[in-house]
Amino acid sequence: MLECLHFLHRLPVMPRKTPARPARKVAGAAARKMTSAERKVPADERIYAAICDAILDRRLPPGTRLQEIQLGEFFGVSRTVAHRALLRLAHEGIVSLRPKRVAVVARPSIEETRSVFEARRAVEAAIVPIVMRSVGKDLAAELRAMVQAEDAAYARGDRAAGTRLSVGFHTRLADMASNPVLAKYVRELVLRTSLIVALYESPARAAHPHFEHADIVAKIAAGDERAAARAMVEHLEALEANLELRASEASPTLAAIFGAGGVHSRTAPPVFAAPERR
Amino acid sequence: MLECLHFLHRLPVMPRKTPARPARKVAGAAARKMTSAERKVPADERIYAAICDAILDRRLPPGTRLQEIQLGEFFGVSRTVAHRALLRLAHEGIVSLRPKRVAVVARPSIEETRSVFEARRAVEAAIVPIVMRSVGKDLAAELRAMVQAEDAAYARGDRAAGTRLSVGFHTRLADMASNPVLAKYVRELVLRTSLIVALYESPARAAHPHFEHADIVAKIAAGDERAAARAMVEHLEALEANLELRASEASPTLAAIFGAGGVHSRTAPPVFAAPERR
DNA sequence: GAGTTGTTTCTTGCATGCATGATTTAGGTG
DNA sequence: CACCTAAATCATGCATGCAAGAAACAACTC
Repeated sequence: MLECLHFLHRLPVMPRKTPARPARKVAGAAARKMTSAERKVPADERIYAAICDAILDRRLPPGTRLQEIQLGEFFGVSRTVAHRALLRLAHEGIVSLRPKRVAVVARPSIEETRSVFEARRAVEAAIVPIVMRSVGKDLAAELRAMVQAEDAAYARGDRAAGTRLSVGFHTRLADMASNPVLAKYVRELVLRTSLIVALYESPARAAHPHFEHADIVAKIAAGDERAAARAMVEHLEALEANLELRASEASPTLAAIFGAGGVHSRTAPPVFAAPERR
Repeated sequence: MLECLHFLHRLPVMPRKTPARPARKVAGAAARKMTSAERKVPADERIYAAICDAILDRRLPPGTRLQEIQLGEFFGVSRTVAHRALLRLAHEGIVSLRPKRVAVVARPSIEETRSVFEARRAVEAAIVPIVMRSVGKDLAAELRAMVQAEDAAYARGDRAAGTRLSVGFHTRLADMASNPVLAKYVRELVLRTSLIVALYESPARAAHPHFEHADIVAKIAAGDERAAARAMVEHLEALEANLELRASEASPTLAAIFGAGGVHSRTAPPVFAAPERR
C-alpha cells in the first residue's frame, strides 16, 4: 500500500504508532528516532516539502494520485495532517483538489502555462534590478559559481543535477532580493513550471543547453539594469518557446497506455501510480 | 460569545444544529434557509470571503483575535472548517497563525510593508501593458466609469465606498489581464495593503484624494505603455509614501490603552476584540 | 507594591468515526 | 460483444474527543 509512494524517498518513515493513542511524549524506542529538526518542523510542512522536492526532481509526474491516507501513513501522521499539506499545495496550484475526489498532482493546461510564464516574466524581471541595487560583488560571485556548477552538470550529462541547479539559480536570485513576498511567488511559479516542463517539454530541448543564465549574470555584473532584466525575460521566453504546447495526450485510449504491458490490478499498482484516467 | 464577531454581518447564522449528529439532508425547518449559492460554495470559502470583505472594508482591524470555535459557531460549522479558512488566510499573509496560539489578523511589519509594495509595483506595473495589449475600447470605458464612481464617492464624503471602489479599480484591472495567476497575486497584495493602511495610514491622507487612478486610465487610453506603467508605479509609490511608518505602537503600556475606560472582563469583551497584547 | 511563581481556564493540534459521494466491479440486456 | 445498470468498495468531508500548551488569574514573597 505504501509502495506507490516511492517518489518520496524520505527515510524517516515512522511505523505508524499503534492504533491506540499515540502517547506522544512517552515514546518508547520506536518513535524516538526523530531528529531535532524534525521535531521542530511540523509534519505537514515535511509532507509539503517532500512533495515539492519530488516535483522539482521530476520524480513525481503530473497526474499522480495523492491519497491522504497513504501520505499520512508514509509520514506517520493522520489524514488530517496530510490533508493540510495537500490543501496548501492546492492553493499554490501544484495539486488539483476537487471536492470528494482524490488529490492529484496538477496537470497545468496550456492556458495556465501562458499565465505562469507571463507571471514569471513580470516577477523575475522585477527582481533583477532589485538584486542589482542591493547587492555587492560577493553575491554576483555566488551567482557566477552557481551558473558554472550548472553548466558543468549539463556538460557531464547529469541532467538531474543540472535541473536542480537551474531551479536553484532562479530561487536563489529571488532570495537575494530580500523580499519574502516575491521570493514566495518565484518558488511557487518555479514549481508550477516544473510540472509544465514535465508535461510539455520538447524532446529537442535536451540537446539545447541554455547559457542564458550565464548571460544574465554577466549583464548583472555589468550593471546595466535594463539589459539584465531583458536577458531574464528573454530567457523565460526561450524556455516557454521550447515547449511543445500541443493539447496534452488527453486520453489516448487506455490501450495505448497499457497496450503492451498488461493491466495491473488495483491492489498492485506500478511503481509510479498510473496517471489519472479521465 | 458571538457578539465580538459583529464585523461579519453575514445574515445566515444557522443556529448550530443540535449537539447530536447534524443529520445533514434531513433538515427540518431550521437549516433549510440556505440559498442555492450557499449550498454550492463550501463553508470555508464563505468564512474566508467574509473575513476578506471585512478587512477590505476596515471593519476588521489588524490584531483582532479570530478564534476558530467562535468563527465556526457563527457560520454554523465546526472548528475544522473554520480552521481551514484561517489556514488559507495565513498562507496569504492575512492572518498570523502561530502554533497553539489564537489566530489574529496580521499586523504587517514595516519590513513587510516594503515587501508588499515592492511586489505590487512589480506585478501591477506588468499588468498594465498586458491589459493594454489585449483590451478594446469597452474596457477602457469601464475603467473610466470606475474611476468616476470612485471620485464621486470621495467627493460626497463617502470614504467607505471610495475605498471599496479604489480597491475595485486595482482588482478589476488585474482581472482584465486574463491571467488568473497575476490576478490572485494582486488580490492578495491588495488585502495586505488594506491591513497596512489600517495600521500606518497618515491622518493627513484623508484630505488627499488621489486622482492618480484617473491619470493611469488616461495613459492607458492614450496607448503609451511605458507611461501608463510608470503612472501605476508612481501611484503605488505615492500610496506608500503617504504612510507613517513609525514603529507601530508596540505596547504603549497597558495603562495608556485602558487608562480611562476601565478593564473589561474576559467574558464581555468590547465590540471589537481588543488588539492583541504583547 | 512590584515582581514572580503556581494554578486554573481556555484554545488549539491531532486522530478518528460516521456519512456522503465517487469509482470500480459485476451483472444483466439488447 | 458492447452498452447500460446496480451493487460494493473506497476516499474524502466534517464533527468531535482527548491531550498539550498558552494565556489569564491568583496567591505569595521580597
